[in-house]
Amino acid sequence: MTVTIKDIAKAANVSYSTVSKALNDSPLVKPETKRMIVEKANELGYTPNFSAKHLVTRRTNTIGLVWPTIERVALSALVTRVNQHITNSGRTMILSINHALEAVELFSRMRIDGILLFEEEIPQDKLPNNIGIPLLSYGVPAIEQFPTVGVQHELAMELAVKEFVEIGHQSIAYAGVINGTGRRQQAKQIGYEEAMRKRGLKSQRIDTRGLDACDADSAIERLLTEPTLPTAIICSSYDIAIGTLRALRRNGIQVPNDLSLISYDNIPQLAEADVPLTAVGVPIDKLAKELVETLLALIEGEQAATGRKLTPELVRRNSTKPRA
Amino acid sequence: MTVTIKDIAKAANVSYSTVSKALNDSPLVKPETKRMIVEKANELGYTPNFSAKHLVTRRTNTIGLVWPTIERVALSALVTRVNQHITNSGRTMILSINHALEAVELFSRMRIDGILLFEEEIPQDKLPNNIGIPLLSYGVPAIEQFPTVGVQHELAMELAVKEFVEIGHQSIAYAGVINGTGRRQQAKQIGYEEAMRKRGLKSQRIDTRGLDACDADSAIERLLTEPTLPTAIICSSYDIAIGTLRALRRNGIQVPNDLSLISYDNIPQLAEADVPLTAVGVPIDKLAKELVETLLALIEGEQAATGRKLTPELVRRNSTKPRA
DNA sequence: TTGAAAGCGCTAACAG
DNA sequence: CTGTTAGCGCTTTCAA
Repeated sequence: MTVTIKDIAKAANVSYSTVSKALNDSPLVKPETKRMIVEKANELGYTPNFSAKHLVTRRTNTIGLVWPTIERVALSALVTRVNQHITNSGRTMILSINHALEAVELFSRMRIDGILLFEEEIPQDKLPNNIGIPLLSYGVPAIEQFPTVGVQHELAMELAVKEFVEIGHQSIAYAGVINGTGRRQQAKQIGYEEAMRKRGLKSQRIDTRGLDACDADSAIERLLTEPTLPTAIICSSYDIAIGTLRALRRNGIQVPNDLSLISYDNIPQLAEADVPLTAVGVPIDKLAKELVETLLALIEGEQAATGRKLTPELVRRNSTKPRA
Repeated sequence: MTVTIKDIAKAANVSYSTVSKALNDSPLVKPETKRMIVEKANELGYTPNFSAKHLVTRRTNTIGLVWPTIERVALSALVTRVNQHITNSGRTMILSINHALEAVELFSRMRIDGILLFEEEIPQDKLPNNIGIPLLSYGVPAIEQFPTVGVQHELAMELAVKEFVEIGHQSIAYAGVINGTGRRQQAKQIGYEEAMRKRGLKSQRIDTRGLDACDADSAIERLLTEPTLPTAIICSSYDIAIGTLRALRRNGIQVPNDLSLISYDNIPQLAEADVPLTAVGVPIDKLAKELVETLLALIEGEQAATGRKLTPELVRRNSTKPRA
């Protein structure tokens, strides 16, 4: 049997409501009594029962993160930051890597304070429409069912294309999942194509068919069988950039001398790639902060701040070079 | 206000205890009534309250995974598998990426059914000794405080050294964290050194000082300033191997022609590296299965099966070559 | 087959 | 300051 406040009450010769107050550091208990009770509690190895407490207070101080795809570097970095921000706010984050539907259902049953949804594949209208607790989605909403913190992906691509054009490139390809179902991916592709179109440039798609570094690697291998190569490539994510870099190097193509690269994402790891990568994206910490703050506001009942789109920034490193 | 079984009871004109039975598909309720109640529940958008249910049944069907370091590929793969096995057993996994102490404390307060601890840095005696729920640790126990599923790391290193020696190598280095605090890392290093010693070979340590691919990358760069190189390297993990491979390639050293590599870990990703990597380790699915099964047994109250150490296997791919 | 009632561990009025 | 008591939402005897 685990020890409850009643056990402590018995051991301390007080009523269990006094124990409750003492353990919650209520000013309604004499410091002396309080000290004595806390001591007894420690002696007995008391651990408060989360469920019982939750049931009566209706507060869990817990936020759930739905994150079905753990094996992606850029998202790992973001999740780590989000966890820090949540911890700093005095709350706790728990995480589910199950399918989004099941994860949301779980958190919803748990009645935790809020849900952060990192998932872009499923249409949001497949989610229960009334989950009872605030849910904030990250990415690109399919429909406006839930509040979303997004990124101006189109602008990110515009920045990348602009940068390349300004240093003389014309033949600029985009490496990523082409015409896929992921909405973040779609937005990037569209942004790229629009940026090219409005400059009268021909878009060139390199379909990686997947989001892992090795998917990009294979895609570049296929590209290299073509007669001509682009002079610049925009990679749709950190992992894609890493795979691209790897394949190019293996084939003796030097970045940035032979070919320039800009990656999407804005995480410190980009600086530590083989060739420090010029990149475009919302700084990860800004993103994490915005996500947490918005969700907390939602939890506090504020309706505001939804549908925001954060502004990406260009960070110049060493993977681009003017076209001679 | 969220809807409770009382609301359903009112809407269905039955007592709320009948609703409870109906929703739990009890045979004590007339099928007709049951159907009617379930229908009302759906109409009202009822979601069972996990805490309330838990409080009375004392079962959560939930297992918590403590996993403070999400940014490591081999562990991600393992976690994904563990989640699958837990799901298959009809339970749910939740995850915390907080510091192990806080995470264990959280899960302990939640009174979930069991804890899986993926953390090797902190001494286990820093953990509360009486957490009230079964905890299974993965790795190398510092002390025998908790049951552990481990790996025969020493044997893994023995296998790797043996393989190299059999194909003619003598100058075999080990790349990993040297004399670090992580117990899994320590065990590998010791295994390597023992395997070398007993063959009268001189051990050569390449200290990566960290566990990321880029740590390995830098370490290899440092190594390359030395006058002579080993002919073979054993890498202590997937990430280390990837970084090693990258640095070698960048410096024009071909694997396996100029230098042979064996990696620790046994995950499918190894086959997809630039050079498919020969590796040694417990197959990840076996590991995941063992972890989940052992924890479930512990939850069922069986004391058995603890302190097990799984046997690693050698998987030959293309990163080794006989020494001429 | 259904309902009434007790109680899981805890907090929060309210009374003393 | 401390104790009494009424629930939080649910399951589970026990009666009807």
